Amino acid sequence: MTPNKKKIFPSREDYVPHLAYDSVIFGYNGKQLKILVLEYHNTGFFALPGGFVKRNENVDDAVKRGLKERTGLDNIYLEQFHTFGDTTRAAPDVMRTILEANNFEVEEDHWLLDRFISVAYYALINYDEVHPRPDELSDSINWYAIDQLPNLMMDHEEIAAKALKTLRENLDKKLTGTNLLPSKFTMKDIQQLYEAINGEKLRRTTFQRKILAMDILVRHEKLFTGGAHKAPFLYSFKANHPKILNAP
Amino acid sequence: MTPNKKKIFPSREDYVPHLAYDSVIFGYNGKQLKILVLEYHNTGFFALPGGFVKRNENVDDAVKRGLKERTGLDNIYLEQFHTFGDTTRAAPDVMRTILEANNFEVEEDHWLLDRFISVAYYALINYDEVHPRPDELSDSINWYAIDQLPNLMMDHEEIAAKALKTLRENLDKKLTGTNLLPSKFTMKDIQQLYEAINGEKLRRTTFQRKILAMDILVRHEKLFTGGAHKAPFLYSFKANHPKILNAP
DNA sequence: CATTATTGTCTCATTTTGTGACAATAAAAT
DNA sequence: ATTTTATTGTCACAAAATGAGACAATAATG
Repeated sequence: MTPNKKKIFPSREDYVPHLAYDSVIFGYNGKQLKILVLEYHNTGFFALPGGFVKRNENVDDAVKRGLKERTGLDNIYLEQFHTFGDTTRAAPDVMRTILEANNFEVEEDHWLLDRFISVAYYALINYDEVHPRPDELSDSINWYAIDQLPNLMMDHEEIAAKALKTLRENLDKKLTGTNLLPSKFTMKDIQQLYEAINGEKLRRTTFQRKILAMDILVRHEKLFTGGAHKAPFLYSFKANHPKILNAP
Repeated sequence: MTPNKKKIFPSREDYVPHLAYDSVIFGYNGKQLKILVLEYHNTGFFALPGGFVKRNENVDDAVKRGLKERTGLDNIYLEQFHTFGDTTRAAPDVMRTILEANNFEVEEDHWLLDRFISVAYYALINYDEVHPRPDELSDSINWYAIDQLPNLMMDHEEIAAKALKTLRENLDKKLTGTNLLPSKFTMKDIQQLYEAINGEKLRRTTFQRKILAMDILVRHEKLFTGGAHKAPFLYSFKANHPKILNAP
């Protein structure tokens, strides 16, 4: 760290001004639904992973780029759910604090101090495949259970809440959730995932009957765990099932 | 018209650069679901009503402002449904044509020639209460049935299609559609509205049972039309029913 | 070999939805 | 006045979906 030599943040010219994205990245560890939250260096600010859009880049692609940088994953289920455009989103003090804590030069008219409109996406990823990497500005990036989030800066709590609401609404009709499981799983696994997302218990027999009737699962061999009980079948999603979606 | 004296378009400084909105305004005339489409002066370009966001204005408010200018209505059911952010949305030739056809000065770097990210909303309004007014740039603004739209410029057909898709998905769960009817209506009226939106016939008895079970209607006096048959009851939505919504 | 917890499947009750029948009109035709 | 006509509100029953529990099958354990 060289306190006298300040770093220069990427130029205003490189990005679409006033435009940002934020992503709510859902993962599932077999028990709880979690999201990725990062902490900015030396500020105590927790935030959703976000970023900016290059001048000649689709907004969708900017989000994919950010996801790739932070998770290493390429084909991620991604869904845009809302754009947050209130003037109250301008947060020059917060941005100044973050930039200064990271030893960046902050001119009076630095473009990060402007108002930003943020396009928000949620993503579903496999918890186990990912070892998230902090970006340049952040100390850490960690999983937090959906009901145990730290206080998030700006309107990020509202964004996360709306993401969860949308995920729940889409769960049945878009058969999402499918990206949150390993490739083979038991009936109990997928039921617990649905329970974690919806935050309520489901009846075993009804759930099983319903999801089998959907005709989206393939049954495989049995799973022998060493537990003292009947072994469950393993299932996977049918090959033609839209496990990974990037387009609507 | 003074061909030598060119007009000046509002300054780049007044608006958030690269940001626009488009609105899909649904109306219902008792038979068909229609949307408002405008035609730019002397260009043959048909487009959805759109506009720009002032530097110190919420995106939602910009849309409401545009709706008010074009329809005169204040409390409109409005729902944001998607943000279109591909680079392919830049359409300098189209914008230049429109500006020149309207006798505006067009500098090489005029801000309208830039790439725009558009936040799209749909609105539901009462067909009968509205006499749409063309704005400064447009010749006309007219209702078009949803399945008889003219060719729309840029990606506006995609925007309209997605609006309709979202409206259909939201119809049951958000009880929208309610803003498309007069304050009192018969069971047949509301059934026909649902049919127009969904594009499919519904069974009379089932529809009636279902919508009455929702407990959102108040029954009033009968309607005597002069037709040779049993008079139907009139209904209205319950007072506490969210007929007009601006927030989620 | 008995015990134990869990699973797959079946059965029956309950609720919701599909489908048609039918009597009760309001106005026009006779 | 009476009959005719089209439409409406409601009921009745069938079919389908869902809720709720029962039960035998079965991996491991001891």
